[in-house]
Amino acid sequence: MARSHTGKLSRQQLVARYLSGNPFLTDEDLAAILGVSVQTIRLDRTELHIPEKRERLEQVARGVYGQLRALSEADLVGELVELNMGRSGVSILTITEDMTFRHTRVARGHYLFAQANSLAVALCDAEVALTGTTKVSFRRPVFCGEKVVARAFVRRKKGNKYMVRVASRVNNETVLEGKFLIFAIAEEVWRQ
Amino acid sequence: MARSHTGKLSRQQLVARYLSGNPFLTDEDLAAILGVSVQTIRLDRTELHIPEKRERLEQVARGVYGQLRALSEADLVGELVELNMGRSGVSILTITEDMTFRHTRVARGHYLFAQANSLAVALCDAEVALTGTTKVSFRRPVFCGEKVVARAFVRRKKGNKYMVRVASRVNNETVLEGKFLIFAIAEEVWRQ
DNA sequence: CCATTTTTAGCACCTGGTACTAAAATAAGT
DNA sequence: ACTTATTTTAGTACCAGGTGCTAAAAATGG
Repeated sequence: MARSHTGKLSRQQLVARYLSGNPFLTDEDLAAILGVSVQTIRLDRTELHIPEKRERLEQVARGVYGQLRALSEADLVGELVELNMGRSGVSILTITEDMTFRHTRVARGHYLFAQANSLAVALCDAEVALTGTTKVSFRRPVFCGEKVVARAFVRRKKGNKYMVRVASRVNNETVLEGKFLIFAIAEEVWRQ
Repeated sequence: MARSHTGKLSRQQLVARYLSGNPFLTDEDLAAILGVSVQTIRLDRTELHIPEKRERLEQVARGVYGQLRALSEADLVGELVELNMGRSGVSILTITEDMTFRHTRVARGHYLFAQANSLAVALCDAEVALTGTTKVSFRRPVFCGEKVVARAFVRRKKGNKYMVRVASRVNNETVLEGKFLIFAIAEEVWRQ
């Protein structure tokens, strides 16, 4: 209904802007918004090379889905509360609903692992450190809402190898115990 | 085509798991994968209260997939491409930038672990399964953009304990090898 | 006033479904 | 073995949100 600058070009600009701001609009929606026929919108879309709604949503979904699987954007899973480089560290992870199985509200193992692993890696006094081998036991299930406190200690250090022990607790109950063998990578190796 | 435990219930479990690992599958895709008719898949979906593809994608695109999900029984890290309940499974994870260390663009270990762990858990023929102990080796760094193919096999099954071996490869190079001891939890235990 | 551009209309067809009915196949009970 | 119940498959009508096409109507320009 709002045909401000009646003209093909400016309308197509509007179509493009509406759709980039809201890919959920159908041609019918746009036709109503811009006060033109559905066919006109279709023509505009084809000229602008904008795909139909379903395809747009599929693209958006593919993008979102990739990120949705990210455990965390941050370097560290959990909140770092103490760090003595090369010696020990503590981090806290509060279990939220999206870390749990829906039925049971028990945290998926890989979140606890991620907390422990990222803490162990953070401990290593090197620009880059990669996990080599790990041995982890999950001692008891952790439920939604619980605060997991992970404590990590460097047990041995031989050259560029760090042996890190991590124990995670909830209210002083051990929920995870693990050994992480981590390799610190020299700067020359990764910076080419 | 792989109808491991021919039965309505286990098939529906598979449907749920396939869709939670890959919401982009159409009913036709699923019918082909599971070797049943499209109508059967439709029935399964309605009984499981899983909406049609377009709606699923719309939800993913809207970003509410995490909250309003009726189907993520065993939210997989990676895309499920094959699953023989209680026997073996394959999933693929494409490493994106947010899974890597910024300097080196090497995947953080816990993403590879998460893929392997969630696949191992999905394999277990039970509503709920929890990881007990794990031993994982990271054989070589995985870089941003690489496709990690995880293959899992149930090695032994004693009562409710599953011993699962997972090997992840990139272009036929092993990048991860792991053993996962997983406990299937009886329904009576978690449903009170 | 005529030519060209732009807009609209109409039609057949498509995917990926829903909702329903009904037949066929399979499993279970006795 | 026979019957009942469950499960699976088939088929129909219908839907949204389109594509791709032809063609007419309306607006615009010189």
